[in-house]
Amino acid sequence: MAKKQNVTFSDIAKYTNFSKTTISRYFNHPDSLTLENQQIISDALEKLGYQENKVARILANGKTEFVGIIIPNLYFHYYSEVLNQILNSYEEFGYKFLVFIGNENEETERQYIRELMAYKIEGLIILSHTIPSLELAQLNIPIVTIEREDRYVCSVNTDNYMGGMQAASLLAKHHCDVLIHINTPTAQVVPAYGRIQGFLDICRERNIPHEVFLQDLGNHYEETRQKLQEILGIIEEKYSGKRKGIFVSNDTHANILLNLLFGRYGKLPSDYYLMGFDNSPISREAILPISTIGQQIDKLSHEAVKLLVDLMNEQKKRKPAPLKEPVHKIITPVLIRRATTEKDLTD
Amino acid sequence: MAKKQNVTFSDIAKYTNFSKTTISRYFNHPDSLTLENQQIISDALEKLGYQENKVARILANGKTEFVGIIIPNLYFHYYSEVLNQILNSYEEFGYKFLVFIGNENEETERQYIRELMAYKIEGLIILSHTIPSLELAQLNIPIVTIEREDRYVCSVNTDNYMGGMQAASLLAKHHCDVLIHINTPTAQVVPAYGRIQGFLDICRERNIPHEVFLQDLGNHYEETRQKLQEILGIIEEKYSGKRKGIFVSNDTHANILLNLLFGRYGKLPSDYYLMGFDNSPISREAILPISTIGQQIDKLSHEAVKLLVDLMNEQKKRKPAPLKEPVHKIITPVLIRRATTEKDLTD
DNA sequence: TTGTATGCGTTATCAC
DNA sequence: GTGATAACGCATACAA
Repeated sequence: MAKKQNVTFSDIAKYTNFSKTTISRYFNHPDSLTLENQQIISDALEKLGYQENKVARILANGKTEFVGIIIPNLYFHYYSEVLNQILNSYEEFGYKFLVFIGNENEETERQYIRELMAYKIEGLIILSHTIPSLELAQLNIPIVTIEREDRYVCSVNTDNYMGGMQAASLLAKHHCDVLIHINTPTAQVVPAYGRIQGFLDICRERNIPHEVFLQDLGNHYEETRQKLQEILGIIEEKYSGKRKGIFVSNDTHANILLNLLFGRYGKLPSDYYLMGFDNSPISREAILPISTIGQQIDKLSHEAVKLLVDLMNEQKKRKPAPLKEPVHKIITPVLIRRATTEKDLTD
Repeated sequence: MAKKQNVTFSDIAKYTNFSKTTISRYFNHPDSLTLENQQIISDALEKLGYQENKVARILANGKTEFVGIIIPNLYFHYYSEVLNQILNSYEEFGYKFLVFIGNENEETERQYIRELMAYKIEGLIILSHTIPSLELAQLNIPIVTIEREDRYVCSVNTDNYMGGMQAASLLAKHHCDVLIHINTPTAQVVPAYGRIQGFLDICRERNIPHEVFLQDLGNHYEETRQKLQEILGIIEEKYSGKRKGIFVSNDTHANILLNLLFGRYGKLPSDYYLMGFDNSPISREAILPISTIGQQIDKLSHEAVKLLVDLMNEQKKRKPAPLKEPVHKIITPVLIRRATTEKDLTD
């Protein structure tokens, strides 16, 4: 059973009376061998139980086919879905992924990047927010970021601005008297800031009364529920009797707000229109399906990998042309209408 | 700026007038150098901008510190949380993870395994169900599976049987007249089968009327909702007027059932007691927090990695002692009581 | 404490 | 179409 520990090209070469070079060619330029000889080698590989060793190959030709990923966490469905899509791109491009969870710690993430560089990754995909893009750019390897500050590096982002406009527009179309946006404080350099700007621009353009609540809502259900309860209290008091269109920055929080309203009224009151963002499972699984802005995570991820592959291919040329400006790709979000805005869809 | 392409031990050696060996020792046995010399080398590394090359090190010492993971998908929160925990174990053990999404395709997964073997992974963690454990065992590398058929390989599983008992017991404690379990058809060799068995054993032991619905509920919200609607119809008719304790095999499905009940009655009727399984976010975020059996995913994952690390360490000894029998670790689930069974917790 | 020589398993460069 | 030989960058047995 257990043959020699490691069957190598040498063993195959001896067995077949070819040279190591020819064995190598069998794998890399098979058509440069005669069919008979291919068969002979193929049989020998089978017979001796050869297993590839890509580590040796890397050392010899420098191509690891490794891509590093640093992602903040996998709690949020958004992140795990992005990771899912990226990993699945192996089928198309063949790159293997070394994945690290950032956990929001800048120094830790630097350590991860060092480790990744030590394994000679050919490219890097960054979703975490801690390390400034300027520093990333100085790593001098192909990098693509997704939905984060991206001034100095290539990136793929959702058109958050359009998403914000779509949300506000839909609520406006339902003749809401006041439009409300609930979000956490967001830096302007982060793509997600566009949600706020898009919302505001529509409100202003159409002269619709509006209010934006920017507040840290915490990370646990109970905490968020508490904070949203307070905000809801303010809204109820301030806009009593008015038709309220509320755009919440993500579906998880929109769902909590919806639960709060159900808790009070046993239903979504007719003067409330509600929208989330992300099209995450909860928006569909909520007590009332929640209208939302869907990020096209499949496209987002696929474009990110494709862009990175382009950059990596350029890098492999003898004289890589350095990018003058980082490339920024934009993915259009899709408006998804469900029961929280289309009241006739309500059961 | 851009120095020499790749600074190697040779460069450092020349620069410091040491030999490559000494440079190597600086990294692997630093205490065998004088402090001064350590400093000299340290300075030189800094000066020349040295970057480790772990690929070369692998080829020289055979230790990749790679672990392969094959996981069915990341749609289910359970899987993404397991992956999250496994990846985070890097901090403790230092192993790097090469992750593949199985997507339920047996031949594809074989291909992934071949690829992983080519990269000389030291161990393998399997969550996907397609490849029989007998075949996995023949790979002759350390393997740990999580919550899947594990006859011939080491594994870590939740005590599903106890979970099923806990669920049934809690429903029994609330004096339900009939206990109902809704699940998908599950092979007996899969650990999750224990949920059914545990439920049944409690029912029989206590002579409680019960019924088990085993039915494929589909993979999409609408489809599942449809199927559950039918089952609910049967239950309503058959057990009208009785106090019903329903144990659903996962929280996602339990939530859908809860939504259906709310759709009909605007609340969870007093003659319904409901339990899920997994303690996934939806169980907390549902319109009414759902009682559930929590898998201790952190422990489950940590034990899996720890077990694998043990196996890998054994493998590194000059004469590894082969396991006589696969090791199977069991993690106890925790009962989580929420509003769907503790009616006084209802708002 | 430090150095020499050799090996790890492949690919690349040249030659034939 | 095939082969000999030198990389690739580091680790380790052995020697000093």
